[in-house]
Amino acid sequence: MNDTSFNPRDCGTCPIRHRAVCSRCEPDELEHLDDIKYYRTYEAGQPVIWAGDPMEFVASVVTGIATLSQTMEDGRTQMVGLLLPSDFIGRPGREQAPFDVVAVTDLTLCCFRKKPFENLMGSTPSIGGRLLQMTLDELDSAREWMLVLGRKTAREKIASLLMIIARRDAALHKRLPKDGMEFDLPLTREAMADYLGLTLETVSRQISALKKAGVIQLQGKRQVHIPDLQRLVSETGDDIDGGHIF
Amino acid sequence: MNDTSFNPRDCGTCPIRHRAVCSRCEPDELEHLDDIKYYRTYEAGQPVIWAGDPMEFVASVVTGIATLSQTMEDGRTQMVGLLLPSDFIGRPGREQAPFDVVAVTDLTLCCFRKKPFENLMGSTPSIGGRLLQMTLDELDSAREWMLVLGRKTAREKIASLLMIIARRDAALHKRLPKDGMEFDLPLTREAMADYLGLTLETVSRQISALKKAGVIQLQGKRQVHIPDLQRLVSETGDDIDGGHIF
DNA sequence: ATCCTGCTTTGATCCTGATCAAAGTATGCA
DNA sequence: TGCATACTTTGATCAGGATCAAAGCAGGAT
Repeated sequence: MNDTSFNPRDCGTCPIRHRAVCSRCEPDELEHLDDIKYYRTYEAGQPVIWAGDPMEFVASVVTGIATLSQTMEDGRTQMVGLLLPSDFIGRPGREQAPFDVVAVTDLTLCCFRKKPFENLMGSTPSIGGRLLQMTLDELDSAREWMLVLGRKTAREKIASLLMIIARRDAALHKRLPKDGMEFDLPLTREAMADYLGLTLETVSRQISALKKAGVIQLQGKRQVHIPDLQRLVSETGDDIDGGHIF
Repeated sequence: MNDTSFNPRDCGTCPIRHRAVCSRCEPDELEHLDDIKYYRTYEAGQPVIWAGDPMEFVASVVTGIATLSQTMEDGRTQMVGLLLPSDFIGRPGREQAPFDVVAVTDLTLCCFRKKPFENLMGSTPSIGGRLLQMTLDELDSAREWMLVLGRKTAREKIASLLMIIARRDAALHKRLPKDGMEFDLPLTREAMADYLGLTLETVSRQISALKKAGVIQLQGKRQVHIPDLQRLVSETGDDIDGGHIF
């Protein structure tokens, strides 16, 4: 670690710099962490934690996808968070998990025991600052999601979800979304319905409609091809000049 | 300030302890602040800031009510935040306001110039910690709101909103919501519709329906009386054992 | 191969909440 | 006092998405 030619980089996404999430991040904090961090894997479909359970760790997603969701007594469920690699799970300072967390695909988490993590936050103010920025980002996207849920039509909802996934997929590969891009839909129709406040039948119908209209092309059920990005954006109902798009 | 009999209290709501929000808070931080903080008032209906505008302050609500909202090109709008006294407005570290902020009633803000506030955050880590906790709370309520928007019926939405306001009103007076409580509805039917993703006509009809069913009583258009709190809770669709209710 | 099982598509019908329209109510102002 | 304005209520009709139902499709196990 005294190789000064190594240029420490901050990936800007993980609250703690560590190799598993970003191999280019400076590893100096890692040394104190070996006793407080551990990896855990889950199979697709497996619960990570239920709402109300005591949660003795915080974590960041290394690989795979998880969802945060809420279920009513009668079974209606609403997804309230979609957790992709580099996203953070957990609440320093809180005892209980506020929502259900479920692995959608096979999932690897990098976990930190909560108490020592909180101590580390106390002694390393930059971690708290990073976490605040991440939380503000999440709050902003939750609020954009609220517009989708409250005011958009089914077709606009589907287009919006496709754009969100397209953008995150592009960001993961460190490029911009562009015409002709392809990506994998990581969610079942039912999970998309839970994301958007729709039924799975409506999701299926609207995807078919967008396909028939030529806005998207599908290879199989899950691989999406976007011939014309602006076309898709115009289906979302969002203002193109709205700054938040790209 | 060297009166040691003064028992410093932390109101737990304001990111900076200051008299205007909580007269029982310790005022020691206030002394550094006179040059960076100021009060500002707005009339009902007046905008505080528009989405995309540069925002050179952060603030907390002292009196009155403001809304955070998003509007689509065609005029559809969705409220994404309801800001009551002690709520925080603004993003340390961000240049632009992400959403519109509008005063619903006459409004007084306690504003802090952003740059010095950020410096203060750097030198006083507890402020960042407080802000993180407040942001996590906001994120949790945004996510509960998402369940309301995505999965609840119009009647459940209205009941949920009444409970949210009842709870916050009770909290403001430092008591628990109870049978027979009364409170003021601070929002117009249209604002409630924007909160809930409904039209104002549907809001009006559902309020009439709840009144006719005896779940609520109205004095005038705005004063609400809850004869039986459990009755109202059962109309929200929420799980009574869900911990988040009270 | 064949049968499962889980996911998806498509069809028919229904219902909740939106839309369009008009009248009712309260408040402030001339 | 009467009018104007903003907000609310109520009614009639419509439509988007939910619901119920059935069939299609792919992958895995036997």
